[in-house]
Amino acid sequence: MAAITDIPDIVIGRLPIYLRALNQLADSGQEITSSHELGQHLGISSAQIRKDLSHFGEFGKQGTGYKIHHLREQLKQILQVDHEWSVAIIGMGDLGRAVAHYGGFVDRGFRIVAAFDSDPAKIGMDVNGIKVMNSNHLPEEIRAHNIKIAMIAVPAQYAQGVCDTIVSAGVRAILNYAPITLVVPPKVNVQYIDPVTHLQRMTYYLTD
Amino acid sequence: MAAITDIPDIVIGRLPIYLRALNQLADSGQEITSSHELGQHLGISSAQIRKDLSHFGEFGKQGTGYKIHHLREQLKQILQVDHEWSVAIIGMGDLGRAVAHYGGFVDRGFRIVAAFDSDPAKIGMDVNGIKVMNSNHLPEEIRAHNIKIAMIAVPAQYAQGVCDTIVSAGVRAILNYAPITLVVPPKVNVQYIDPVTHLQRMTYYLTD
DNA sequence: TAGATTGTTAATCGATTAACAATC
DNA sequence: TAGATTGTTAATCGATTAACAATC
Repeated sequence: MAAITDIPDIVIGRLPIYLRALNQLADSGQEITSSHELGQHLGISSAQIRKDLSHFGEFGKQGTGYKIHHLREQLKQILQVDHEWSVAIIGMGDLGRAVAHYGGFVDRGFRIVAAFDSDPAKIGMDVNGIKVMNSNHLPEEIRAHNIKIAMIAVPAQYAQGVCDTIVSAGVRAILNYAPITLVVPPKVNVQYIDPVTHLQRMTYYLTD
Repeated sequence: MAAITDIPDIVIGRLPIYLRALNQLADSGQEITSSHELGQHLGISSAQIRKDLSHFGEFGKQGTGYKIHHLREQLKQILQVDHEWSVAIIGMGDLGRAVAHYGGFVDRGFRIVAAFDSDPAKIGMDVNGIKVMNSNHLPEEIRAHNIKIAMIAVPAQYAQGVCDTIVSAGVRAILNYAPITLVVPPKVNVQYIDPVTHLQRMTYYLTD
């Protein structure tokens, strides 16, 4: 029936890491790698890498390993980043502007096509070639561009409201930079970027 | 013997999330919560929350739940963010400056005390009250301030070099914004912030 | 051929959950 | 007291790893 059997999300979460490592190897001019080499580089067992990949097909050759370019293209296809996604960003404070200026999206499958803020002083500004629009126009703009992915970079107290608005307008994947947990319907995916949680996870181990 | 038995890292990783949720509840004026309420809010089972907390002690009261303020203080102590850590940031591009301007560090246990860049045009600049220093001076500045935590926001090709330098100078926890995997000695902890890996994890599910 | 590495199976390991006695 | 919720145990569930036949 379903071509894709139910693959654990934890496996899906590692694929972008593999993809990033493959990009790094490709940049260094290498053409072939092995599960062992990849694993060493990432601090992951070679068995795990082979097992993860085996969910999707057979990408290597016994005795040889994996052609980096080929595996990379396969992973891009699996993750659906073999084509470009339009992304909106809401909130043009320091963080939002930094994200809008970040050059690392395009060659990895994403293009920021719309930016929003509610501050009249920011509306109309040009940020990295994108004109900042009034947040009031979020629903129609998201629908007009058929945007499915958005990044939220507004202050914490406004994040849930923005979230509700864009979800109503059809957004199905949200990268949330505000340090709060968002409540969303089951079909919407949320990922969080909160540097402080990462720092706090490390201080636990800093017995000094 | 050891007061702290070996607690799974996956549990440690959830504590900052619990702490963040408690802050959110406290901000809304609530004084008491339960594992059930917290779990609903976070999309985690109540059993897991109780199990996680039980590694560290007993913080609740049967029939009542948890006093938010008390549990929060306990978690801060466990994570060692009941005091403030000095943090360095290396790389004053768009992202580094945005991070330096971010106001959310201080009340959660961190203070940026030093900023570095190698670009002469940026050295000497004042960013959010911090004077940008020459990256050449990283080792002595890190030692002088006894800095154990650093954030790397330099272009990918320089990240490993910066990493080696600061690790030699005593840094033991690194938050890496560059989209590459860093190689570090076992005693050094690295966490990664790469928005693209989060986005790619979500596009897998965007069957549209 | 000999050496290397894959893909996969079965075993191990660890994490999550269900359930409940304890007790506020 | 009755109701609620903790902390903890035991069972379940799922993920990782070790090992190896297949084969390049």
